[in-house]
Amino acid sequence: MLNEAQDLTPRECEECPIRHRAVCARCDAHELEKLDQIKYYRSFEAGRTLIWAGDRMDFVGSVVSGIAMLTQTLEDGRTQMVGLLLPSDFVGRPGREKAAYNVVAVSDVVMCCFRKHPFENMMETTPHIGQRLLEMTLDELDAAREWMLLLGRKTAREKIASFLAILGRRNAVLNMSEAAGQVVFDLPLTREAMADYLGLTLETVSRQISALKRDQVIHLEGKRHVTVPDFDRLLEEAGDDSDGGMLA
Amino acid sequence: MLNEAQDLTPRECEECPIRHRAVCARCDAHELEKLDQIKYYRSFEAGRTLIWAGDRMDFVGSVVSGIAMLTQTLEDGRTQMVGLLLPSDFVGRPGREKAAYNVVAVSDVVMCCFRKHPFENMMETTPHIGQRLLEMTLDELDAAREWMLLLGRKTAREKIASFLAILGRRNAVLNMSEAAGQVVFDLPLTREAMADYLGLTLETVSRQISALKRDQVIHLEGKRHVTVPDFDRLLEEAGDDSDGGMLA
DNA sequence: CGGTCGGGTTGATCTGCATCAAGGTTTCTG
DNA sequence: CAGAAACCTTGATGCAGATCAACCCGACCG
Repeated sequence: MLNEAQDLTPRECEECPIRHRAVCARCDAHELEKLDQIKYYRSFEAGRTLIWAGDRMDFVGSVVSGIAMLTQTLEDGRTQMVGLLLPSDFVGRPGREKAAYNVVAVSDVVMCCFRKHPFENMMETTPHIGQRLLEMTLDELDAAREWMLLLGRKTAREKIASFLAILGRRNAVLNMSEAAGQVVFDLPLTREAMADYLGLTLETVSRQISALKRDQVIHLEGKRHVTVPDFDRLLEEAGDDSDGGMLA
Repeated sequence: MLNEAQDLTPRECEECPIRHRAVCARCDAHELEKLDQIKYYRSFEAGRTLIWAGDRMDFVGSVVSGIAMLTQTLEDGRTQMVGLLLPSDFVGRPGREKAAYNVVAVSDVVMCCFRKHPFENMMETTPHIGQRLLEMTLDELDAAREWMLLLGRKTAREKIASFLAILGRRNAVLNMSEAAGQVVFDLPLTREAMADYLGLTLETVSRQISALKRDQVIHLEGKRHVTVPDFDRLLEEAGDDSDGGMLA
């Protein structure tokens, strides 16, 4: 269905859902106005490739709504996801001509795009933007490094548990720790996309999810709806270092 | 031997070997002077752990000479290297209280340390520092993502070949492509450290190096000195996507 | 309503790398 | 110079996860 109807595109920055978390988070009214002049919105439907690795990039931007993934491929087709883009995440690299990764919409996606050259110029003159971008990039680097540990050293079961824990933690924050550690969420990815994220095959993903279900670590309703009865149990399965993730 | 004699510590920024590549690369004479007031040098001998994950950090800084590694561990001891720090690379994260990773000296290391709070203050007022740090962080993020592809999807042989290719490329730049694609360098890491970098066991590293030697992809003199007779051949073995690495 | 297609599960089998084990070489040290 | 301690290599064996294959289910469509 082509319902471009249900439109999540914000009208103005003030009512933008990512206003206070994206690159523009620290901008004041004046700066926002300047950004406004070089920005435009684009929507993409689920499954679309927004950007192909190697393509010329004439914009950078923020994910406003939806989920996208960053992927890299070997020429024989082996694929690795190297980033999962959620609302407020930044796409593109100022100063770079060509895209380094494929960007694929997992769900329908709305992006707030900035024309690249004007944006680069603004970065020179507006420290707030660069500062925020530095913060966000450092966070992504931390995430990438945690992912390296997962890819290099964790077992299939631990990988799946870690992935579920990440999703769960994100949702726990939103749903404000509902009733006694019970955590509920939907898997945003297909088994194949999960496999590409975790460095596994889709069969192994499927098997390990079944195993976690069999062992009562999670409950499944349908193929996507997950309930975690005991989050600490899940964290143990993830094999993570003790405390389970400080936020700065 | 405790030869603290052969001292690589620079006297002043002007004669500092990393002056034009480190965080301070874009600073002018005035800014450099301010940095000078909050900096001090420290030396560490090979094998020393400079920083333990979880420790309070009261400084950030740059590697001046030597090589260090960033590692993460699971509580059962499995270790993954998540970064390799070469001269000019930055250590620590402004705004963060506690170290997120272990930092271990691979060779003897000299660091140029900045007291953390004054440095953070300077970042607020001196855009040149933040700009350069952003650039460097983006580069590291790219490297981390390339590493994710390697960890998640490459075979042991491809991993070793990729690692050798990275070392070789770095040296090719320095030695200015000596005679017809012949590339020569020393391995800076033990087999165990390579294993931790590549997500393998040290036995597998050893075997794959032997195999590449047997197949004439490389020559070995002793255990560390490598000659690559045909660099393109090595790149093929690395399985990398065609062109083999654009620099921006 | 039957056909197809994307997504998911499960079984059987194979294999690349881990694991366990032994021995070699070099450097340091008493 | 003997002994220990790093570091490295090579062999034998086992197993986690890949591969190959069959089938299920729900959504969509003519």
